[in-house]
Parts: sequence; C-alpha cells; structure tokens
Amino acid sequence: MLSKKKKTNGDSTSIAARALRQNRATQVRNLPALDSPEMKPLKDLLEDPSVRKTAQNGKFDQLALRCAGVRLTGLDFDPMLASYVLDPGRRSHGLDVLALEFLDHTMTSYADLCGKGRSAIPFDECPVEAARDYSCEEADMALRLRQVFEPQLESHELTRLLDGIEIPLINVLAEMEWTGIAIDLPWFSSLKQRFQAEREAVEKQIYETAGTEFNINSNPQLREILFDKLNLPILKRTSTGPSTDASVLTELAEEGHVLPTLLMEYRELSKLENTYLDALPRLVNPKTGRLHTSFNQTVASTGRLSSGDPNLQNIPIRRELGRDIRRGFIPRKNWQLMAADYSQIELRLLAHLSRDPAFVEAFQAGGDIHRQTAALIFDVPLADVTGTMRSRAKTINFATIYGQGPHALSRQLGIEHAEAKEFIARYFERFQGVRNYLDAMVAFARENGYVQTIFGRRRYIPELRERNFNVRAFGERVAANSPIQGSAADLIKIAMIRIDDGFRTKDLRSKMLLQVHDELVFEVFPSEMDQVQELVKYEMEHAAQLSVPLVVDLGVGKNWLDTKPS
DNA sequence: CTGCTTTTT
DNA sequence: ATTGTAAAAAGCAGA
Repeated sequence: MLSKKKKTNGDSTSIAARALRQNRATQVRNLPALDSPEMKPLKDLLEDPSVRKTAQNGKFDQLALRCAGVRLTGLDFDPMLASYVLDPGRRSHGLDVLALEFLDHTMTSYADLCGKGRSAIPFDECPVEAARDYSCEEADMALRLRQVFEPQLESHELTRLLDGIEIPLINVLAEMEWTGIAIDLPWFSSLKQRFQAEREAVEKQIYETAGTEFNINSNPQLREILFDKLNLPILKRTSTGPSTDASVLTELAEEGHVLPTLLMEYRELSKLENTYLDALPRLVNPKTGRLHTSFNQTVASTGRLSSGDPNLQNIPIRRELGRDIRRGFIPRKNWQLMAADYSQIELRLLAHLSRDPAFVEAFQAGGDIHRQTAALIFDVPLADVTGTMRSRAKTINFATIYGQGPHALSRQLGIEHAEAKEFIARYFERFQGVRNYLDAMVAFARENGYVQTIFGRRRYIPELRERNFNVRAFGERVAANSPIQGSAADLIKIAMIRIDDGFRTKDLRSKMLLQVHDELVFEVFPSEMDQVQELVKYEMEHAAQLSVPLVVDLGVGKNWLDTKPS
C-alpha cells in the first residue's frame, strides 16, 4: 500500500471518505463545486503535483501522501475489511465487486477514467473534476456498504472482531509499511557476485553432463533431457507431464544420477538470485533508503496477513546459502534488530482448543513438546527418546494440525503406508481429546457450514457439501486446521495492536517492522532495549488467557539472522 | 494468463 | 471405495 497498486486499506477511499464526511455529501451527482470552500482540502490534494504524479491506477502513493502531510486519521470503518470478516473466502473484497453485488451499482473503472493500453493517459492528466467524481464515487459506495454490512456484522457477532482487531490493526500496519526495513546493499551485491559465478559454473556442468545446451528453466526442455534423452524413471506426474520438482530430483540423485544434483544446485542459486538478490535492492525506496512491503489484510482465508511488493514473509532461513540473504536485513546505525517468536503457538492452541489432558499437561510442564509427544506415543521414558523418535513425533504433530492422512505421512517419513497408519492410530490413542476435537470441528462445519476461531472469526466451508471426494476431504482438513491457524492469527494481531499502543504511550522511538505469522521483528533504540523486550514479551504472552501458557522467545542481533538461536 | 517450481510459517 | 499437508507470493516459460 505504501508503494503502489495492490491496496488493502487506507487508500484513496478513506481520504475521499473523510472529505465527504465533512461535506455530508451522499450523492455523487450533487457534489459541491470543486471551487467551493468545503472542497478545498480535497482540491489541494488532487492538485498537488507531488501527490498526483505518484498515483497508480487512481490510487495515491501513501509515501507521497505522507510527505504531503496527509495521515490516516478518523478511520472507523472499511467495507473491504467488513467483507473480509463476513466471508474471508470470497474471491474479491474489492469495492467495485462489493458495490455491484450488494448495491447493484456498476462503478466507474479506472479504465473508464483514463483509458487503457496505449491510449491511456496518466492519472495526473485527467481533468480534476473527473478525478473528484471518481474518488467520491468510491467514498459514496463505502458509506452505503457500511449500511448494508453493519447489520450483518451484528447478526453474525463479528462486530467485535472488526472493531476490536481488524480496524485498529490498519494503523499499526500502515505505520510498519511506512517505517520499512533497511538492507545492506554492499552485502547484497557481493552475494550476487558469488551466487552468479557459482550458478554459471553449475550451468556449464549441466550442459556438459546433458551433452547439450538448453534452457534449464524450461520444464518441457528439461523433461526431454531427463526422461527422453537420459531415460531416467518418471517418479511423479503433473497435469501436463512428468514432474521435475525437488522431491523427484532428490530421489533421482539418491539413485546415483549426477544431473539431478546439479539441477538442484542450479535451482537453489537461481531462485535466490532472481527472487531476492536482484529484486530487493531494486525495491529500496530512494526517499527513505528502505524496503517498504505491503501487508495485505484481506487475502488469506484463515485470517493471516500476507506480504507483497516485496514479500518479506518468505525470506530464506533453512539452508545456509539462503541464510546469507537474511544476514542482509539490518537495523539503522547503532540500533539493534529484535525478533519475538511465539513458541509452538499452533500446538498450544490445539492443546487449548481440544482440552486434551495429555497435551495440556505436557505444555503446563514446559520443556520440549515434540520430545514429550515421542515419549507418549512410543511409550518410553522421556530420557530414552532418541533423535529419530523426536523427529517423527514432530512430523506427526504437524501432520495432525494439517489433518494429514497416512499416505502423506508415510511419504514424508519415508516409511510404509501401514506403518504410518499405525503411528497415527497410536497418536490418537494417546491423544483422544485431539481426535474428538478435530472430529467435532468437521461435524460442526458440516452442520453449520463454517468453523470459527477463539475470537469468532469465521470461515465458510462449502467444499463439505461437494459430491467429489477429494474436494470434500479438502474441506475436512480446512475445518480441522482453520480454527487453529486462524486463532494464532487473531492472537498475534491483538498483540501487535497492544504493542503499538504501548510504544505510543511510553513515547518509544523503537519501531515494529515486520510480522511473519508467529514472529514480530523490531528495530530497537539502544537505551530502550529492556523496556521494549519486557513490553513485547508481555503483550504477546498475554494476548489471551489460554489453558496452557503462551511462550515467546526473544532474540537480538545486528542482522535478522543474528536474532535467531544458534 | 496458466502451470510449475520454490521460498516462508 | 475414494485423500498422497494448512496458508501465502513470486519468477519463469510458453501459449
């Protein structure tokens, strides 16, 4: 939202809405003349070149607005968010779509205003009266949709979720987007050199091994080399032909073939190069010298946020090469980065929601949950749990959260289908409360058509009424998973609002920068370190009172990777 | 524009 | 009788 196109909240809608509210105008056609005194603030804004020039698709750049002294205030409703809490699964929450569906009104499109393709004119060249009407139509629709949505929100008991969480979160996210995060450009460019040289070397080896040059990024060409020329076995199919994904290449590599190993190295390097090393430096804002993501508040059907332009929620960490990229995210000079992670939040929520005694006790006892799970399902003393047992227990714990079946589990653990089936049976024997809870969620969803989180966030699951078994099975997994993932999303949103509030009342200079689902990243002013740590840990751990403790791990460092243990 | 692949939680 | 794990964003190729 800070940068461009994809808007979630606080775009021109709210600016114009404010202007309109002041004018008490409800009819697009009866707007006061632009020259009238009451329209002056809007006119000034529309005519300010530093603002007009930055508009994309008729939406003003938030950074430009902020530089022009315009800030988000007085925000107390957003039709997009109202639509999102009413039905997070719908395809679009766009104002135009909502206006058509709920008000039977076809809105002027951006193309209507400025044209499209070659004949399109820039937004700042369209007549200011037309820009006014375009903006005010949005405000008008927003106000009318409020009348439609408010009774629905009330009857579905979603008012608290919207007014208590989603609306207050708008300003928190806007502030995070505006603040941005710094990256170490020299570090990025030296990594680029290193990775590029390495990738080119691997490329050469691939051509030699294959005996021909081809486009490695082209799946059809790659299939031809692997499965026609070299006659390697086809282990998996996609809808368009033999698959060449990482699991296939790994298996082929294990059979002793050279090319698959090289291909995996190539893919890892080129992914890091293209997606991060090339893209991120280009997105550094020249005005702020920092990277400004957009947090989308209305795309994930579970209630999670998403991040885009650039996506800062999928910065690598698992493999060593990727970890180098995380090292490039840095605080401003003499400040520190701090990360605060919820420990096992989804499993804790599963324990809380299911009230399973064994699970609840394990968390109340503290310690390593996967280890304790292993002791229970393999029936050995805690001290005798081996690495393999713990790792398997961990996999099964995650499989449970996702409603995974024996087939998927066997593949993941590399064991027989029957053995996986036994693991699962054993698991639910020990955790009967979990079994009952998951079954109850599916039953509730079949009965009511939706499931909900602790805070009443709903997700409708029409798939459960489908004839197709696969679609229905998908619906069952959604019913089991969404209350857990969604409740976790609710919790961290509440914590973010309270932390932001704490920062303000305590007049702290430190900033919240990023949210990565169960983690918050902060840039901390040196003298505020103790205060910030205490505040963040407290608010995250007390976002709600559950029957198991919520635990947050803090880490401090000179780059994002440094904030992580080991 | 769609499909495939890869990155994260 | 049937399922080969939830949620995202993004780059590339090829039509």
